[in-house]
Amino acid sequence: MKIGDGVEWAVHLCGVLAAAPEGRSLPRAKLAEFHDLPPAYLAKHLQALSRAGIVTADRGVKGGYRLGRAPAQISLLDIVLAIEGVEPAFRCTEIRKRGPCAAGPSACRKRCPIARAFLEAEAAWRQALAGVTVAEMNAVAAAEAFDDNRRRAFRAWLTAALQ
Amino acid sequence: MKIGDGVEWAVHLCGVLAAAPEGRSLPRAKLAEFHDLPPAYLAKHLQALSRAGIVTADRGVKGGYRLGRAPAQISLLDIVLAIEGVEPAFRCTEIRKRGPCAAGPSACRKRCPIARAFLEAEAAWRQALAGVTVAEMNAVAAAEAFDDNRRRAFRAWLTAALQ
DNA sequence: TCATTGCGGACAATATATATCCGTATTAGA
DNA sequence: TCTAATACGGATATATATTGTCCGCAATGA
Repeated sequence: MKIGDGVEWAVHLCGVLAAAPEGRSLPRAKLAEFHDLPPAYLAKHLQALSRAGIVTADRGVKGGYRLGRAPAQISLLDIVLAIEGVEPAFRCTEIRKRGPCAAGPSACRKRCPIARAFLEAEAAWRQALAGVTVAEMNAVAAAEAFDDNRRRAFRAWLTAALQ
Repeated sequence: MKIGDGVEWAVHLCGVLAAAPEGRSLPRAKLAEFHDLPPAYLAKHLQALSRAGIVTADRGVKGGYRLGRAPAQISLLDIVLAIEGVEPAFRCTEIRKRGPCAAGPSACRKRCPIARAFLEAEAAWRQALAGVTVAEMNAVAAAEAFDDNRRRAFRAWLTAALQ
């Protein structure tokens, strides 16, 4: 059971976009540069975020990406669902309906309890991710990982990237 | 993000093994037959359960698989970890350390907050799965999905499979 | 001794994830 | 109007993971 790299990329980059001035957008190439990511592939994930409304894409000269809503309104769950899709990780293939002791319609009135248990566990996972926002991630990172030097370096890069 | 079919198979079949008399084992072929699963591939998952101690394998004539401990002591988490491995689904690739504003050693004193959030969410998922046992699954299934007819059919199959 | 069974390695087939490229549409500015 | 920059989506290629089979070996009960 694995989560693709795109989720990590997207969360980090939403944090970067949250630092840009309201209404200003950063192009794909700059976002890729910031974490040394493959630009062409990153584009696919950015497009997924765009389709989900998490970011807004502006085409044409001076185009790029900006957050679709306030960073406090974007949860890690929103990003995961946009990138990985909304399907649960556990997929019940109804094997109870197969074989010499197959469950008939009457035995299947209720959903398979095993699937129920796994979906409930996933609900707990989703709830935890829904409770964390891009804004909070940025606040924690600012406190833990940005001294004055790095903050200056970031501001300088951002200014140049917005050009 | 997907969970492999092996997990579903393993949970269902642990339920079957839990119904066998203490100390009696069921061979791979019978377990595969019960849910119409590919025997050769199922063998791989059963071996993983065996390595994890969830089931005990008996080799030779009249061999097969039986539970390694009481069904009330086997959680869905135990089975997931045995089949899917213990690695978290979220894999932090430390992209914060790359690019023009890379986080240096001082900025990395604490683990990346994004990774922390994802690992905490997975902890909630694991906790939910750890709270559900094979014994409970069987009790729910017995109440919801087994009328007298199906119970008889299952007993008959089990008797023949144990032979 | 033999038939049955699990174990693990090698291998093959298929699916998914990762990654690139290109033609098209859009847009700001010259 | 023209041009350069940009995102979009489809097609395609490659790498990795999953799914699945097969075989030789070891163990075991009859």
